[in-house]
Amino acid sequence: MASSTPPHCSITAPSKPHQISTNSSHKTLQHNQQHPPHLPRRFTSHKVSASPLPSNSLSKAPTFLSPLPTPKKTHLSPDFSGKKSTRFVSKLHFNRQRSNLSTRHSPVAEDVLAQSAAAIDEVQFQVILMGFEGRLSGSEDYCFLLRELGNRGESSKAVACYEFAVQRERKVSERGKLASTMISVMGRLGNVDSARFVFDNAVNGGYGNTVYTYSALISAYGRSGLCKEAIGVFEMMKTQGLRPNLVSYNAVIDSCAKAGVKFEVVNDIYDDMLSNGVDPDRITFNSMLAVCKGGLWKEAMRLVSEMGIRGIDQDVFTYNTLLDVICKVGKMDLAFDIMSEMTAKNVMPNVVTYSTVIDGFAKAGRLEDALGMFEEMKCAGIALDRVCYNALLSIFLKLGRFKDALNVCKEMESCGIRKDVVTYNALLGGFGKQGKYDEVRQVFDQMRRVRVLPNVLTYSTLIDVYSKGGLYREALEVFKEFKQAGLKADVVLYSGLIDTLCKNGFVKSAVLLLDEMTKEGIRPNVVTYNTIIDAFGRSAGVDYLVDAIVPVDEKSGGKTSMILTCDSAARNLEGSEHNRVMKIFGQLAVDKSRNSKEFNESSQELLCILGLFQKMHELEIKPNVVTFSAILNACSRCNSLEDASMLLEELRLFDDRVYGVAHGLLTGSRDTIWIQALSLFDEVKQLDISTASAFYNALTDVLWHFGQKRGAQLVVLEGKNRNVWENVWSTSCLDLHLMSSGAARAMVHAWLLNIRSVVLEGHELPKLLSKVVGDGALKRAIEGLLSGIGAPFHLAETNLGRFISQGAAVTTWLKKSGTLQVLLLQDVRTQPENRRLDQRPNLQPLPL
DNA sequence: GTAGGGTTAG
Repeated sequence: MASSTPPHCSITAPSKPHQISTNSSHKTLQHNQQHPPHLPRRFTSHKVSASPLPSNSLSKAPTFLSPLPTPKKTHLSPDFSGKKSTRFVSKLHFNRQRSNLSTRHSPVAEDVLAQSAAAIDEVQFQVILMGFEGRLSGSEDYCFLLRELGNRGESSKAVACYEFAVQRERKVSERGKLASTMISVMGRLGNVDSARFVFDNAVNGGYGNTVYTYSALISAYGRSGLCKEAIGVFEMMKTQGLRPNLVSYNAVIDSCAKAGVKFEVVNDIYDDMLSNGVDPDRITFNSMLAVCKGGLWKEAMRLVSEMGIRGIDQDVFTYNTLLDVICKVGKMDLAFDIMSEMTAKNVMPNVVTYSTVIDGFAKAGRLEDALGMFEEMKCAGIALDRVCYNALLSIFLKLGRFKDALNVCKEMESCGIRKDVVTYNALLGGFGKQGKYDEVRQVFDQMRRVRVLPNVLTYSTLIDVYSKGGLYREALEVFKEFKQAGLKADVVLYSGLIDTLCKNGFVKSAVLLLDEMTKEGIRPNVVTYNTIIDAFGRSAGVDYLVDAIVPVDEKSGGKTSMILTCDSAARNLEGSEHNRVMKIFGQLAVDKSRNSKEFNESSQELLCILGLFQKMHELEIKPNVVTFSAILNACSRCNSLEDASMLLEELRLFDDRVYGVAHGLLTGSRDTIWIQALSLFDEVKQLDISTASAFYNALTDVLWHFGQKRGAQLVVLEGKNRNVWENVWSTSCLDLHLMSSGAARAMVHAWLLNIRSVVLEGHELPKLLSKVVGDGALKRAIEGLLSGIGAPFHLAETNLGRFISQGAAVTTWLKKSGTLQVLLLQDVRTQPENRRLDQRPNLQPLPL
């Protein structure tokens, strides 16, 4: 029972501080060692609420092994895919403590609450209430009950409690209190319609026209991401003659933050607040900080210093929100400094601080640093909670450390933290990406067994891993189950389906599916578009129509064939787009080997791709570097510079600078554009390594394709200097992994020229030289290049991904009179000044 | 009235 639940502080002693391996961990660690672990202090002071829910996972010896009460489906969002609902559910499960300053309720209310747990439904609960009626003292007790029932997700009991209380309350002001509490509770439960209903009734009943009910309703809308509605209520309260107070302003600002409203809009509200004589407080600033999450990290830093100027102290929310902003733009070193600063200011990092920074490291691909933070967290005596365990799990899965991942699951269990849908999705994706399909099946079975409901992310993940593995029959089955579950597809699920179509050559169907998802009200995002742009012209093959009659494989069983043949019946039941998806999956399942392609004319493709860009503009979808890379790659597939120019024009509309660099290099105006190019390269290097290398590959390829080989080489060397391929380059070995064919060829020339200068300086080459090459297409390109220039390399017999040669043979070849000429790359289009530059002898050796 | 997590493109 709740009263016997030990306080949350009954955690095991912090693990012994020990040496942290990463440098980055060190600074904060030293600081933490000077301060006693703060967590027990925080939690001993908490009153233990009478909640049967699992605690914040702080206990290693769980005292509550009872299963989670399942929140009533009707009162929660249909799925937890959205950020807001996930966050909400986390709060609910963790039974996050509210600051209990206003616990003016009587002990009787606690008794009612304790008994309410046994009530099967709201009718039984009402009977309990009636039994206590005379002893419950007014709105304070009822408000307490409402909040606590809300915390437990007991929506219908809260409704019963509210009705019971309002009917018995005579005072208008007390009824108003009940109403604003109820609105707030409904808002917290994500049940914004009920909140509105309560509000309207209260207003009509003559007790709802208060700043409190309006503020509560603003907040309710805000929590559900309904920012426009929140602002509407905010405006309405003004027209009703009510003056918004600090809480009203904070609520409306926060609703904007949650909905991702532009900073300028929120700033106007802030100005309005000041001009109405309402002084902002810490929470105002904390919410303003949250508005900066779209990448406005400098604005966030400015806000924090403005807090200082105004004499408003920063708290752990301030720092956590600031850190989130900083981490989301990938500035992990700055995040680390901020974390040290907060500790120095005696604002101690908590589990949210760590999970924010850990997530930042993980997203930046710095998985080892992320693991270092976990160590540091342990040393600081901060126990992991569900979010943290899930983060740790996903890091191990990304690293392919499956044993460690399973140990995380075991540890979660021993701490009394049940695996949730996030945990399962991580496991499904982790195993699936490694092709461990047996494990995928086991995990999915377990998920069903323990009744963790799959959500749209679960299905997207499964469809994705099965499709990528070529297990189309399994993907189809998952898709059908998804449809049966009645979940609404989202942009990621659609993008995944579109990607599968694209990768199998069904580009036309992919475009149709894109249209249909838009019609369904699902907004495609930049990933959706990048997927399709990237697909154009990738694979050549036979023309293959979706509606073609597909021979049914007898062995495949009836299911697939039924889907393929029951066209009209299916059309009535499903949307036609789903029907098509099923058809294609079925088709892929029975005929995996077919390399299909729905386009056979490049002009048709060009028009289609231009149409896509137009749509992107219309939908105001902001392109990113991946889009730029995809456009450049599409240019590389154009037969003429004129066609490519049409695509480049799109690039210009998206980003003038990237266009300027690409266009300048293509047209031979390297001199005028090179400084801009260098600054662009520096910026690209700030991105994660695979994005950066993809961009360098795309730019080099298009330059190589249109004969700007010297330009391609300079770009590739800039990439090499910035270490975007992380490849080996030494006198004896050149590694070409992850390079595109243009980049690799430009690189080979640069490497051979460099070796030539080594030879000419009188140094001896190693006995054996080698080049490490990647996949088949790249290997063929390099093979062609080497034989074309007469370089004496051949495929190693022991390793077919490697070209080798004797040092002496290469030396002889390099010293030959004609070799330099074939090694030096030229641009077909050069401005006069470039030509002079290229002919300068000091270009050798190359700027490495 | 305030903070953290999972899926898609390259």
